[in-house]
Amino acid sequence: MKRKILVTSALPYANGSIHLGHLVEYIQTDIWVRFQKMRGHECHYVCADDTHGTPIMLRAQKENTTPEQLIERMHTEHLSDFTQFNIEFDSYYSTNSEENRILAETIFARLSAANLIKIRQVEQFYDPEENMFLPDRFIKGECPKCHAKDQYGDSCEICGSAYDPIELIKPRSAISGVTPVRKSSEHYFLGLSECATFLKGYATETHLQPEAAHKMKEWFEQGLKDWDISRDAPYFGFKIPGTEDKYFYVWLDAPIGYMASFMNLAKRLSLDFSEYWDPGSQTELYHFIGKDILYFHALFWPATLHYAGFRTPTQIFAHGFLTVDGEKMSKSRGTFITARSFLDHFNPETLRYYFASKLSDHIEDIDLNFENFISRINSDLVGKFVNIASRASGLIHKFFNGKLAAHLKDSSLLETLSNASSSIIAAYEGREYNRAIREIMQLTDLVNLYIDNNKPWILAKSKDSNNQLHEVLTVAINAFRLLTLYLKPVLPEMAKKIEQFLQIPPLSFKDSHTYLLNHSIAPYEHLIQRIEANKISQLLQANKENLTPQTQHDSKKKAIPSISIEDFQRLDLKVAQVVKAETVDGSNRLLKLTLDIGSSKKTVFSGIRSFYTPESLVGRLVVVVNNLEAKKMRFGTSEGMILAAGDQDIFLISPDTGAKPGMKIQ
RNA sequence: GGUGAUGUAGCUCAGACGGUUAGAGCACGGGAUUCAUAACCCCGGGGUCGGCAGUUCGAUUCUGCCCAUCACCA
Repeated sequence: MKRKILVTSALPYANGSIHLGHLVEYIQTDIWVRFQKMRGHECHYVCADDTHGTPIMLRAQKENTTPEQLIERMHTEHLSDFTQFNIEFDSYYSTNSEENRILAETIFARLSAANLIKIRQVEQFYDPEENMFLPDRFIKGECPKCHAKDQYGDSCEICGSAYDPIELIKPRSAISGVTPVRKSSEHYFLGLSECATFLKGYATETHLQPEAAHKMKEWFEQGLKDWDISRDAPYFGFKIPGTEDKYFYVWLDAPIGYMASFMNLAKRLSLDFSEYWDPGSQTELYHFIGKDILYFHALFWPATLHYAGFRTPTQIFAHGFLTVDGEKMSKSRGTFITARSFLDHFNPETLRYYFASKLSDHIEDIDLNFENFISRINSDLVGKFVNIASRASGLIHKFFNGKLAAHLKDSSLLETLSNASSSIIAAYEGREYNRAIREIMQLTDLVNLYIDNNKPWILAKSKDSNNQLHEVLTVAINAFRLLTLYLKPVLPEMAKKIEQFLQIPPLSFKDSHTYLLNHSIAPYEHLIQRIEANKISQLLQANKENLTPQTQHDSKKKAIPSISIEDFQRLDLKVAQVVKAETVDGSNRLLKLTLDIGSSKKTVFSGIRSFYTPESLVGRLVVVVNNLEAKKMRFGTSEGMILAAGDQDIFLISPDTGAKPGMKIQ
């Protein structure tokens, strides 16, 4: 039966460039969509830029442009990045569109009619100079718990605690710098608490992964709070009908953007919008999202749809985050890799293949490990897969003019490959791409073994074995064709080149039980280059360089006056050895270090926990500011400070080999 | 602090409804081969399956606690 499927990826925010973390999701979705299309289903993949909200408005102001111009520029940039990664949307639209406005207004009106919109006074910080309410991230101040300075309004980066911006000590506006005042205004809320029965029925394993369904239970137990869906002017977004200065919160109209994008597509292709969005729809609707936005997609969004009289999603597929070499992506380490810079250094299909080899149906983080990345591409794709065509095609042209045999006596290898299709199809359908890739590579090993066992280079030496040689080469080429078919959702571009090499029409899954016989193929040309290790460091370097000018700029801002040698001598710098390093309960940032400074020991708290493990520090020599005033902290008293370079990332300063604890530094 | 997920060879990961010597690919060592982008094939070394305790005839697999990493919540 031909299924009708609508698939979405989360909408990237129009405030930044696409990076590898984004691409996990778009590649995961694109593979699934291509797979469905290759199965012969009617599948539409829609997405859009998420364009509204305060950050966009402020950035446009800063760049002396309009939000509309800014989001148009980002739209072009995003779409170009996606296209180059072979991510093939059927519609890549914008939330700042007429369709989206109409849908948002319709949904709001229907929710109002259902008595689910509540009006309530909310007191928030207000910037009296800019005349605007401040979102949490635009308020800075001292953390109420650990008293770290310069923290955001929602949580402290030093001690990790979360709080309300009202609790901040000495708050100031991150925009104008003035002290914000508290001001109240009317806000519109979606009465989520009244949707609890519906949501408990919806948010189960029928629609969610088991981990996500668990998470939902947790949220239900805590009780559902009403959701604030309005923001005050000035705001870049859609004005709420019937108000003068209220706008829809960006998170209300963002998922509606899925519908808007599809509505635009439906117009172009003459599809029936209602068939896909009315309650009881027989079509399927899937959202691919990151685990961080599960709350919005599994609670707010189904409630919004249901009570506004639309169908709810068939399933929501959440994935984990991307780490690079085991750590969070970091701008200063160069691992915050943009899509653009990856394209400058590598074939985009290498990333598609690598991600596919790691992605499963679970909400697990995946790691981009460069050593592993290189070996996966060089061993799997070059050494094993492409190698098959490379091994067979020379002989087939030399001895048979590029023409495959007309009959096969023994096609058992090909039967094995064909029979694997059902398992591979199930793996793709269930988003277990890692299993699909594992199985395909096992088959690839079988094919190389087959060639080895049948030794075509020996058969080629005698005319008597001509038929046998022809058969072996034909089997090899047919095996390559089947493997290409299986890899095609992941490697569409390479598959296209291979289809040209084999001189065949585009492969789809219905071809998995047919063979290519009595057929001419083109001469073989290399399909992919090996990756050299130095390319990796070039990539990291390129992403570091992006940032350097800004850091320099920052340091220039605070001109540092010169000092005399006497000033310097007031510092008592000493070599110290870490004898003990332990984590501090209640802080994500701090490590408690016990230092040997020769004559005595002292305790120092240092905010380096994210960069160094306690074990790696013990025994290490560091530089300590010995005469720094002791500072009382929540966790104890810090009697000094150890020196390190960097601001975002931290690099400890070490004395050269031979230095002893207690030595004076001058 | 609470909740959840994860922790298996140097790296990336399979696996086990609890049961004989725990698997694969890559990396490494040896051999073979030349059709192939030093690819492919064969053989081998390498793991106290995060730690501790419990249940059991028997646990890496179940339970509890602890540790580490990540996320969410307050």
